[in-house]
Amino acid sequence: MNIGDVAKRTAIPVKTIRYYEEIGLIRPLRDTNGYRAFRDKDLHKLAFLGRARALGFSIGDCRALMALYEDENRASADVKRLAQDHLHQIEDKIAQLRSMQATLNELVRACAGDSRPDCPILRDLASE
Amino acid sequence: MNIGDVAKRTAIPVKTIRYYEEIGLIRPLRDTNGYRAFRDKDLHKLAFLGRARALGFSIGDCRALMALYEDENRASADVKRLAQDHLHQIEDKIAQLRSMQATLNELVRACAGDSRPDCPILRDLASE
DNA sequence: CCTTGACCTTCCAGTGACTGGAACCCTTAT
DNA sequence: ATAAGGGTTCCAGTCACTGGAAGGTCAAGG
Repeated sequence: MNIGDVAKRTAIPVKTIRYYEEIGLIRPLRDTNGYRAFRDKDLHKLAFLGRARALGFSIGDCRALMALYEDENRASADVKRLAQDHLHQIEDKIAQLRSMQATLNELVRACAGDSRPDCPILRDLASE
Repeated sequence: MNIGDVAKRTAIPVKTIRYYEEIGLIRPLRDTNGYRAFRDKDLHKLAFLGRARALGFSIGDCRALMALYEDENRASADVKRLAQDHLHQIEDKIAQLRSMQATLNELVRACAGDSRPDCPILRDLASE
């Protein structure tokens, strides 16, 4: 299968697929014309990558997850630890965003939003 | 004031301050020896930037916010719109992260996390 | 047979917001 | 005189793509 069809099937952009090959996440064969020739295995890997990325795993994590997936002797504890670490990072990020959200909500609420220059948002940002 | 002291007072790294000058957010004077000479105005601007960045505003937004701050004839509506747009982006991001969090939580919960290879996390990522 | 259009290829550069490091200059104290 | 601890510039790297240019390949239609 050619890259365009793979992109459609996996919903991963062509550019991204080429990038994943460049960094060694996949290793599609080549046709005699130089086109990448994707096998089921490659499609499967890309789908795996797509789902892992959708869960916010970094490329490094994806690499580790794929290695674990392909290792028959893996311990699920290793996978779980990876996922838990990532989960904690997500939780931290959410907490951070919620703090920003709370402050911004308050500032937006307090701002008249009219044609006058007086603005609590700018006052807050400029506060000593 | 020299850059090191400014960094301490504003809690913005030296490298970042130099970067902010490079992209034109601040314009400190120079001493005869070539050192940057920060005035109160620069400190004030950096503090403003620090707070805006802490609320998650992009550098572009910060530029716009500083311009509005310095514009006596601004309309608070412009500031409010900027803040509201940003707030929406934050809300979107939170929603996205919470969705990841929910899925990951479920997967982590389902994973034994022992020495056996069987793993619901990998099963999910590999699912057709 | 030729052209057209839709594919495919590689390579280079840019994104955002820094961050690290090398190589070098200035100042102050010993 | 020298050493420590500032400061300076410039270049490269981060992360995960994304855009664009220049060019090769293929199938269909005239």
